[in-house]
Amino acid sequence: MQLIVLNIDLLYRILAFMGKEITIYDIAKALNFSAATVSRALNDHPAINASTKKIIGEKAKELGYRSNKFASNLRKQKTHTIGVIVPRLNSYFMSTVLAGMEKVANEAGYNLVISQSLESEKKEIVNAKTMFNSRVDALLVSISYDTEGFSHFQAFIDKKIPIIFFDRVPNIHNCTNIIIDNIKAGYEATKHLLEQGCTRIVHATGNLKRNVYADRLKGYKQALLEKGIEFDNNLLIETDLSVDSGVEVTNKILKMKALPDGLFTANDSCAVSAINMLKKNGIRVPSDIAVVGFNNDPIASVIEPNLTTIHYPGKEMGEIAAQSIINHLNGSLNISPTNTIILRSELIIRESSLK
Amino acid sequence: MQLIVLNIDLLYRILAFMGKEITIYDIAKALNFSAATVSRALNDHPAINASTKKIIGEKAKELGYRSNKFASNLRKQKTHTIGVIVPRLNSYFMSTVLAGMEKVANEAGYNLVISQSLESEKKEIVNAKTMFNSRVDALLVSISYDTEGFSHFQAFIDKKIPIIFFDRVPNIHNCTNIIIDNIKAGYEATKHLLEQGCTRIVHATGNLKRNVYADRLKGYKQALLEKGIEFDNNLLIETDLSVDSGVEVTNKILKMKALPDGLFTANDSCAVSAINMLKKNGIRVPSDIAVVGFNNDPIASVIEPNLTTIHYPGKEMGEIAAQSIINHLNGSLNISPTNTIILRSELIIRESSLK
DNA sequence: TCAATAAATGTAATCGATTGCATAAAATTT
DNA sequence: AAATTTTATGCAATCGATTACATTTATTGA
Repeated sequence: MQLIVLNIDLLYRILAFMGKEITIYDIAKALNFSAATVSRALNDHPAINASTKKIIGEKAKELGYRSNKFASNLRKQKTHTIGVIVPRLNSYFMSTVLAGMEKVANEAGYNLVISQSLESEKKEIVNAKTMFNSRVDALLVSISYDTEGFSHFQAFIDKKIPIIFFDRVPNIHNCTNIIIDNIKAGYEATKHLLEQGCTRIVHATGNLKRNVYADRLKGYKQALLEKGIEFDNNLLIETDLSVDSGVEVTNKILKMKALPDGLFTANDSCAVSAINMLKKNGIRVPSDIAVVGFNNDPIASVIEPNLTTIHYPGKEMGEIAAQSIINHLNGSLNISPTNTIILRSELIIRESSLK
Repeated sequence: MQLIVLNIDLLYRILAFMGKEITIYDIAKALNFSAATVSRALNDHPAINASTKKIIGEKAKELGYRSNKFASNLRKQKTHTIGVIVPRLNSYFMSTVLAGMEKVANEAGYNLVISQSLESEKKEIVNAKTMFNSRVDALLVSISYDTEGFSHFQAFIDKKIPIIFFDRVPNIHNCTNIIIDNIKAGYEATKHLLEQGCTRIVHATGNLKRNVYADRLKGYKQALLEKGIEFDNNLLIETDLSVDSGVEVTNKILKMKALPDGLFTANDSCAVSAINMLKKNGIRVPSDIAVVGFNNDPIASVIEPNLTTIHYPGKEMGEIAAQSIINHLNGSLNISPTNTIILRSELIIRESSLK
C-alpha cells in the first residue's frame, strides 16, 4: 500500500479547488483552533487576540473561505435583507425611488429583494407572503392600484417586522408613511391654472381609493372653492393614467359642449399624451387649454410646449425610506412613533400652462 | 400550587400569538407525528398518506407555521434567489429589463436581489462579492461603463454558479450572453441616414470598451464603407451619453467647419437633448441635420420631430434572461453550450430622419 | 396462513455559524 | 507565593429543515 504524505494546507487548497466549500471548521482544523475562536475572530470579537485574528483572517483568505449566510441567519434570525413591493418597477418615478433605496441599502450592507404587484392586489398578497417566508428584516411598500384590504401586512405587524409605506400608502394607523403633501401639490397646481385665468379646469385622476389621487383631488377642489368656483363633476375624469388614457381624456374633452380652458393631470405620461392628442385636434396648448402634469418625468421637459408639473422627489423618497428602516433595524432610530414623513414637492412652471 | 390544565392546541396558539415561531417540531408534537413526516407532508412527498398530508397542512395553517428558509437553504444548499447586477436601475431601458426579469422569476418562485454598480467597476466587484457570499443560485449581469477586468466573476464560474450577461457583455468565452445585433442595428441606422442623402454623419457613442458601443460603431463604419464614404474620425464623438452630453455633442457639431447633415446617437436621451440644443441654435431637424437615436425610449415619440430610433426589446431581454437561467437551474435546459442569444431589434423610422 | 412486497412513518445525522458558560493561562495585586 | 483579576480560548448546545436508512404496518399472493 502506498502512503501519501500531504501538507494539510495543501490538502485544503486542493479541496477548495475541487469545489468543496471551506467552513470555519476547516480553518479551525488547519490552524489548530476551535471553530468558536475562528467564528469570533472573523467577526472581530473583542475577546480574541489581535494576532490570532490576523492569522485566522489570512488563512481564511488563503483557503477561499466564504461565510455561509444561511447558517449565520439561522442562528441569528436576521437576514440583512429588506423586501420591497411596488406596483411596477418600470416607471421613471419608481425606478428612481428604487435606485435611491438600493444605494442606501447597499452602503449599509443590506440586500434589496424587489417584487412588483403589477397593480394587482392578488399578486401583492402573494408577494407579501413570499417576503414574510423569506424572513426579510423589514418591508418597504407602495400599494397597488387594486388593493382594498390590508390583512396581508398583519403578519408583519404581529411579528414586529417594521414596514414603511411610501407614495401610495394605506389609510391604517400604526404604520409609518413617507409621502408628499398631495393635497398641497394638487392645490398649487390648480391655483396656478386659476391664476392663469382658467375657470373650467378638467382634472384627470387615477383610482380615488389611493391616497395620492384622492388627495390631489382634494387640493383641486380646495383651490376651486377658494376662488369661489363650484366643483363640476363632469370635469373629473377617472382613468388609469396610462399613455392610452391620455387619448381617452382628450376624447372626453372634445365631446364637452363647452371646451374647458385648463387640464390638471395626476401624472406626466397621461398629460403628455393628452397634449399630443389635443394638438392633433387643432387645440392649442396653452392658449386654448393650459396643462399641468405631475411627477416631473424627463418627458415633461421634452414635450412641446414644455410641461408644467409637480416635482416629485423620488430619489430622496427612496433614500429616506431605506435609511429610516435601516436606522430602525440598527436601533439608532425608532420609527414606530413616527406616523408620517412628508417630503417637499414643488410646482415647476413651464410653458404648457402660461397663457 | 395551582395547576393549569391546557389543551395543547390552545397552548400552541398562545405561543404563536406571543410571537414564537412555529416549527415543524411543534406541528409534529401537536399531532403526534415525527418532524420528518411533517417535513415530507408539507413538501408533498409521495410517500406520505394523503389524509396525513391534509391533517398536517391544516394544523400548519392553524398554528401560523411558516417554513424557515435559512434552515431549508442550509440543508439544501439552494437559495431560490437570483442576483442581478446592473449599471443603474433608473433608466427606461433597464427598468424595463428588470420588470421582465422580476415577472418571470416571481412566477417561477424565485426572488430577485438587485444591485447597481453605478457605472463603477469597484462597486461592481463589491456587489459581485456580496452576491457570491449571499449564495445566489445564479447571476444576471450587465457590466458597468468602467469595467476592465472580469476576475470578480471567476468565483462564480469556479463554483459552477451560472451567469448570464445581457446587453453590456464582457468579451470572455464560456459565458452566455444575451444581446441584440448591435452591428446590424448600427448599420441599419446609418444606412437609413445615407439613404436620406446624408453624407457627413456624426456618430455620438459611449465607452468603446463596451460591446454595445463598439458594435454600433462597427455597423456605422460598415454602412459608410458600403456607400464608399471614408470614415472620418472627426465625426466620432465619445461621451457618456447622458442628457448633458447632448449639449456637448451639439457644441462640437456647431464648432465644425462644415456642418454635418446627419447624427446617429447611441441612445435616445442624448439624441433628444441634442435635438433640443440644435433647435435652439437655429438648426432644423431633419432638414439641416437628420437624427437617429437608439433604444426607443418613450421620449422618442414625444420630441418634435419624433425621433427615428432602434427599438430595443428590453422586456423580452429580461424575460429571456430570467427564463433561461431558471431553466438551467431546473435542469430543463443547459445553457453552458449556448454562447450567445441574439434578440431581434428594429429600426423605427419617424420624422427626425426624413429629409 | 405465512412469506413477500408495498406503503407509511420514524430515527438520527447533517448543513455551518453563533454564543452562554466553563476553563486555562497570563498578568496583576496583595 | 498565593490570591485575584484579566485575557484568550474551548466546549457543546442551538437554530429548523432535510433525507438516507431503518422500522413498522398493511396489503398481496401463493
